[in-house]
Amino acid sequence: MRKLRLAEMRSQHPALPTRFYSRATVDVALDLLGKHLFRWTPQGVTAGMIVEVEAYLPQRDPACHTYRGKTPRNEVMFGPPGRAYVYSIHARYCLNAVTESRGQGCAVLIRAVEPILGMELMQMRRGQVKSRELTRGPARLCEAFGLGRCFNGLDLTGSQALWLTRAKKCPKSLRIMRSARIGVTEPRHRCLRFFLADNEYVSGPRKMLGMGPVRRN
DNA sequence: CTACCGATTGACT
DNA sequence: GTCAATCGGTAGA
Repeated sequence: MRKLRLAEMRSQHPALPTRFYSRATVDVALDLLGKHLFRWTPQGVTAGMIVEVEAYLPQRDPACHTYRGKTPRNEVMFGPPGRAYVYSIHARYCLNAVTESRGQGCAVLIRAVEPILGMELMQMRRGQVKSRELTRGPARLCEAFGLGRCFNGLDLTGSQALWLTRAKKCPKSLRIMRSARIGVTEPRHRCLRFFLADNEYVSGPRKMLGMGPVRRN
């Protein structure tokens, strides 16, 4: 029964393929907005639409975890694209998708999603919080989706537990904004945070350095 | 082994 | 808006 539901879920919402992730990190970041994150457990399914991301670039990006070379912590980022890079910070976890090609050391941080399915299960995992706070922030969404360090290195294109998909209905002309990345202390502010305008699940302050609309070709 | 620190959050003014 | 709790990763003795 459960297996059938999972198979049905995966055929209706097929995982994004490796070629989606094997592109320039900023392009992947922009295209991840509006995509859906699915999480299956025996307890049920949780899903959300990605509304906020940040790009961490392969070269000359002092804020990127790979900037000072390979370590046990960041080695997944040097592996094949389409894998989950889960790291811990301040006693919490954050989820990234590895991008570009093997050996580059770059990823997109998924900072916030808008809940679609399984809000009750998210509430159980998060405890008593306002529904708006369920998935607003990288560590909050990981808790709501039941993600921890054991998901580091998971293949997002082939996992039964966690995957990304295109939206069933293509959200017409998303209004995308950009700003400096949150919590990143770097001398030069590159605007590598991207988010959907006017979405209440986007984290961070309302105004940020360099904030403005993104023009897409 | 110890010391420092952060891609955060939640509580508080 | 401000601030401190929190703990794994990392560097260094």
